[in-house]
Amino acid sequence: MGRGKMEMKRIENATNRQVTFSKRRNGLFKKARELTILCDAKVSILICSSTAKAHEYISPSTTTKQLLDLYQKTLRVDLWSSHYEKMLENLGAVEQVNRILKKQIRQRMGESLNDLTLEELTGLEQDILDGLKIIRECKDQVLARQINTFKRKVCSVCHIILKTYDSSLSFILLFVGNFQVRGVQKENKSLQDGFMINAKEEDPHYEYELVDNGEHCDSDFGFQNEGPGIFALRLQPN
Amino acid sequence: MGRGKMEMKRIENATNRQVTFSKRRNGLFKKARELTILCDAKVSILICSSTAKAHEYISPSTTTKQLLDLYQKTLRVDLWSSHYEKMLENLGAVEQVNRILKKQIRQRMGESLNDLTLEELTGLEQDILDGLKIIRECKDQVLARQINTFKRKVCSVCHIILKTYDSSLSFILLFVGNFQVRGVQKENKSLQDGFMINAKEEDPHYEYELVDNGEHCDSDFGFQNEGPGIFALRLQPN
DNA sequence: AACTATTTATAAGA
DNA sequence: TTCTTATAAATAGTT
Repeated sequence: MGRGKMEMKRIENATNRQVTFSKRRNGLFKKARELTILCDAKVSILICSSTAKAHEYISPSTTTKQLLDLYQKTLRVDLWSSHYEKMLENLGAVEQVNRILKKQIRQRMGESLNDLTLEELTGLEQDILDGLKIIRECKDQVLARQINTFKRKVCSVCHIILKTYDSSLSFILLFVGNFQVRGVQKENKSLQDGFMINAKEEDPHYEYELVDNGEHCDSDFGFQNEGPGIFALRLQPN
Repeated sequence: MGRGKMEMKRIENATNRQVTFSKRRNGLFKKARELTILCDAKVSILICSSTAKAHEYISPSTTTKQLLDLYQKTLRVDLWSSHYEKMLENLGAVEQVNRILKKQIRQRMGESLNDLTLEELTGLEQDILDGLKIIRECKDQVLARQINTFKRKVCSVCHIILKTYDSSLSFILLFVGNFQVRGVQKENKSLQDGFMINAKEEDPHYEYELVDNGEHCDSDFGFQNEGPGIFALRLQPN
C-alpha cells in the first residue's frame, strides 16, 4: 500500500527502515486497539526494533502479566519452567522432608504412635535408648570437665592462701562460692569429693575438709560469697 | 475498510464479532510478519479472544520468552519479581525450619552435642525420657492387646478340642504355633503366663501347662506348625 | 471460504 | 518528524 508494491524483504536503507518501522508500528498498534474494541479481545504486543528499543501495546483493562498468565494457562505452556517450576518442585520436596522430620520428632516425643507396629515401637525405643546413651556420656564428659576446672581454680586459690598465711595455722575457713561454675550447682557433693582428693594430691601437707555451710556470709580474706552454692573449706596441717 | 465505515465499538452480533475477530487477527499477524521482515524487528503478539481462546504470533528466530526477557530488561520491569521473591523467601523459611528439625533429631540421636551446655544436655535427656515413657506405655498397650487376641484364639481352639475329645482323657498336647501373632515372638514367656491364667478362668476343670518345645513337628489334630514360635500345650483334668 | 465495494494503511515525496 | 497523496492492502457485508 503506497506508491507501488513493496518487496517483502528487509529495507536496506536505515532511515527508510526506521521510518517504515515507526509508521507500521503505529499501524499495528491501531489495528490491535480496534481488535480490542470491536471484538472484545485482549491483545498484548511486544516489539523489539533492530535498534534494540522495546515497544509495547497492551489492551486497556489488563496487564501484560495478566495476559501472559492467561496465555500460559490456556496454551498449557510455561515460560518460566526453568525458574519457577523447579523452585516450586524444590519447595514441595523440602516441605515433604519437613513433614517427615516433624513426624520423626513427634514420634520420639511420644505422639503419632498409633500407626506403628510393635516392631516399629521397639525399634523406636531402641533408637531413643541409643541416643540417650550417647547424650548421657556427653553430659558426663561435660560434667567431668567442669569439675576439673573448678578443682583447679579452687586449688590455686588454696595455694595462694597457704603461701600468704603461715603454714603453722591450724585451719582456714575458705569461702569459695564465687568459684562455683555455672551448671554444677546440683553436683556439689561430687565436686567436693573430687576436690578433696585433688587438693591432697597437690599439697600433701594439708588435709582439706569441705563443709557445706549453706549460709551467706563474708570471708576474712576478701572473697565475696556469691550465688547459692557456697561452702566452706577447712584447711589444717597433717 | 469495507462496505461502509465501521463504528468503533464492540460488535454486538456474536457471529459477526467472531468472523471479524478471525479476519482482523490474521490481518494483525500479517502486519506483524511484514514488520518483522521489512524492519528487522522482533514481534510478539498475544491475543485472548472473548471466548477465552489464546492466539499467538511470534517472529521467527525468537521465542516469546526471549522477547519477554528482552522487554523486561529494556523497560526495566520485572513481571515476576513479586512472585519469585515471595517464593524464594518461603523456600528459605521452610529450609530454615528443616535445618532446625534436622538438628533436633541429630541431637536426640546423640550427634551435634558439642555446643550444648550442661543444662541443655540435662533438658534434652529429660525430654527424651519423657518421650520414652510414653512410647513404652504405648508399646505395653499394643503388647497387651496382642496377648489378649492370642489368648482368645488359643482358648477357643482349646474349647473345640475339649468338646470333640472326651473330657476323661488325661492330657492333650496341642501345638498352637500357627496362632502366634506377628511381633509377639520375643514375648513367649509373658504370652504363656497370660494364657495359663486366662485358660483357667475360661474352663476351670482343666489345668493348662504351656511347654515351649521349640521343635518343628506335626500335631495329631491337623494343626500345621508354622513359624519359629511353636510351643506345646498340655491339658489335663484337675 | 470467496467476492467486492469501500475504507484504511502507507511509501514516497515534500 | 509530519503532511500529502497516489496506490496497495485490508476488510465488512454479501454470496
